[in-house]
Amino acid sequence: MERIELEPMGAERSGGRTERADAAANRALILCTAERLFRERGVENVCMAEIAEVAGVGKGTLYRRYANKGELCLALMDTQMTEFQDSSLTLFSGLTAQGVPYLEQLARFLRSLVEFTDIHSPLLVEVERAGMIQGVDRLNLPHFWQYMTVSALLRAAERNGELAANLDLEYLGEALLAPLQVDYFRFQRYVRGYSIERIGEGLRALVERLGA
Amino acid sequence: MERIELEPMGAERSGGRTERADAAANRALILCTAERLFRERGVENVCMAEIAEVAGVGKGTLYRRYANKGELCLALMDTQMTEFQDSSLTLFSGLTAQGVPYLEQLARFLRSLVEFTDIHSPLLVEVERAGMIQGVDRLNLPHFWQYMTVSALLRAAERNGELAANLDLEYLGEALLAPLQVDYFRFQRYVRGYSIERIGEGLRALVERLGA
DNA sequence: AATATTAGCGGACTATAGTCCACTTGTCAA
DNA sequence: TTGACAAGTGGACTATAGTCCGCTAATATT
Repeated sequence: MERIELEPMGAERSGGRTERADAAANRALILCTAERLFRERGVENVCMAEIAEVAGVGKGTLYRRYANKGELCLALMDTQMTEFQDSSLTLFSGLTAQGVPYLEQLARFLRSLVEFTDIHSPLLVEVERAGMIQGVDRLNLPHFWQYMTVSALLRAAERNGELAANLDLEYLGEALLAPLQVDYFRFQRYVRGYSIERIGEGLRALVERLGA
Repeated sequence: MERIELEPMGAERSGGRTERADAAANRALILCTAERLFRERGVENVCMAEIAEVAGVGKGTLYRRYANKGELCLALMDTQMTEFQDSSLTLFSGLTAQGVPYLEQLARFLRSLVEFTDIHSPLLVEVERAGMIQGVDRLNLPHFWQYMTVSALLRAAERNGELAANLDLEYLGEALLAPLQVDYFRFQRYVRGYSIERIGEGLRALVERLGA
């Protein structure tokens, strides 16, 4: 498994020249302002216009950098997502070396994903909403790498003879991640009242049933 | 299993007296107008203001009947949802009488739910979106009865000794329905390009793995 | 250093959901 | 029949996301 590039709008542009100095300063200012406002008053209670105003830039400037609130939120999570990804990969290497089955690794990955989703759900809500709004064709970055990880583990488990026969692994990866869609996840947490542990255990049970 | 009341804002009010005649006429007019506009131009391209305007009523009137676009869409699906529910229940009685295992019934139910979701996804998108917007506390009617059905079948399967031990049935019901959340479902259909058959089979495989 | 190129900027503008409230009218009870 | 009042109505208003486009100025080229 390989690290997935998580910085679609990072400072080093794919296109060509480096970011202009004033633009870089504004980017930092915007991120910093957004982070503060979100922390003080909650993500859902802060609108884009306000972020621009408090940061002292025009709305056009804000939207040039971040095409919507979701992208901005994604940028704020960037570091933590990368760290989560890296630490997961490191962990897996270790577990594989110890001979821990891939299905077990999958169960643990899902469990830590439950925690990640819980912690970042306010930002993730915006990311998903934006992904939806831009039409179904735009993919959602967090989901993308989560899917890559899950499906890689499923394939490894199959190669390793841990899985029951005739499973549609490609679809299965999606089905296992479906309960982690943020809106649904929040419903389970705050309406159903399920704890993180219960959700993690439920997913573990499902994963275990896939065994031969 | 019992039929679930699907008409939260039907003509016969739970509270008391009958709907005023002029209001009833407007309700019909609104539904009829919305149905036509949605059919002609697509649900997502028709806004509430336009429906009110074309129907010749004020926005206030429209919103008094349907607190948001989701409720309006739900009202438009009302008949079909009821029919789907009734025919599912009838079908189950027959299958149970024939001795078809409950897990098999569950797999078939999910399969028909996949079709239902696919057909009504444009309206369901609005229903779910509205459910989300009104805060996590408002429950989503279609999901509610779907969950009732799934969890009843799971419990029946358990009583009947069809299930593996120590499963968290309550959670499992949610997990099985998660891939049918409309936004996620559309992602699978139109981005991943999965067919209805493939999704149905995927869910069937998952259900079958729950067996003892 | 002068100039051209083009990224960057800002804020007015549109679109849409949904709220509010003063006004109107149907319904029921006397 | 009539009057009270709850139900119903309409449209102005707010809030917010996101677009557009003419102006400005940083950077590259000469």
